[in-house]
Amino acid sequence: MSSARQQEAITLLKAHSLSVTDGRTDILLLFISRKGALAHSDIEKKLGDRYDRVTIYRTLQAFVDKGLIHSIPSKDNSIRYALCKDDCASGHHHDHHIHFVCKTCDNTYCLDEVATPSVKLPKGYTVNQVEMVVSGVCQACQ
Amino acid sequence: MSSARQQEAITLLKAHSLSVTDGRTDILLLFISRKGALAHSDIEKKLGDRYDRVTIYRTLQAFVDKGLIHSIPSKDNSIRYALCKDDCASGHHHDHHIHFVCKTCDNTYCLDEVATPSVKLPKGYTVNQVEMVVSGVCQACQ
DNA sequence: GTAACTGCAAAATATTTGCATCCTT
DNA sequence: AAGGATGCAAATATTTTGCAGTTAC
Repeated sequence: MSSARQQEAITLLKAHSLSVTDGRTDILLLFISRKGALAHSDIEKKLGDRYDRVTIYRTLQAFVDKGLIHSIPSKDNSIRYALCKDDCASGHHHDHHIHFVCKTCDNTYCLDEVATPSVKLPKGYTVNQVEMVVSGVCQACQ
Repeated sequence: MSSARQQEAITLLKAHSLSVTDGRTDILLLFISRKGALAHSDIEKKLGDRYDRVTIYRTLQAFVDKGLIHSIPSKDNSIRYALCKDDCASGHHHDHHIHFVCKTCDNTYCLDEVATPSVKLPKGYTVNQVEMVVSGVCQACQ
């Protein structure tokens, strides 16, 4: 089971100055294998017997802080997280892609190939970050 | 204190088939007077001595259900709500505007004059709803 | 008068914090 | 060896549910 993915996870952790522990590796593996986004509760469902709920909270927070994953805004108080692309670094995220939430399978995907369109705001606003979440039906569920 | 705004609130409630009670009127007044969006906790801070927390939950839910307010997705597990425009009706919301979160004053505004740009998704996706949240610095905080 | 709204109590759920112990570097 | 990560306990916060009393229509 110490596979290529396992190696990938370890490399990613090191690259983001996170110490390599079983918990972090396992949680990161979830993100690597399953391409969709994960909420805290999803992770708890899958690993809750192996790791404490608190550890999952702290791990996700550490991952966000170090630019390994980013959070996706939601309307239902259950933030989902997804892997960042290479151009995210500690401190500043660059999620210039949109997110898609499928109403049928309830998965959330990063559509890396679709950039967030630029918006023109009224005079006086400074734009810092743009988040776009599209909901509908995904390819698999059509 | 029974002012024009009070009348506006009552009219709005009736127009959305919500019965007119003190609690609903007061909460709606908050949305009318303050143009920014409000989270549950904001409302509780302002009216928590007058109304039960549970009533606030239920009132917000009723407002959303009847198309009086809409929720704005967020990254921090604190959903904010804002008044809907006239073209929102019970059951189906039409928030085709973008939302702006100011990092300085932490207010959230609906920019009704800025429509959400259309996005082109890869083949196979059906788009149902588009949410756009822009963060930065607002006019007042520049 | 009836249906709907409200407050209170309580349950269920989610999140944070402190601390002692263990593990990574 | 030292600093950071983890688990456990517990505190805190958030959201939901049931029910009895009250109010709007």
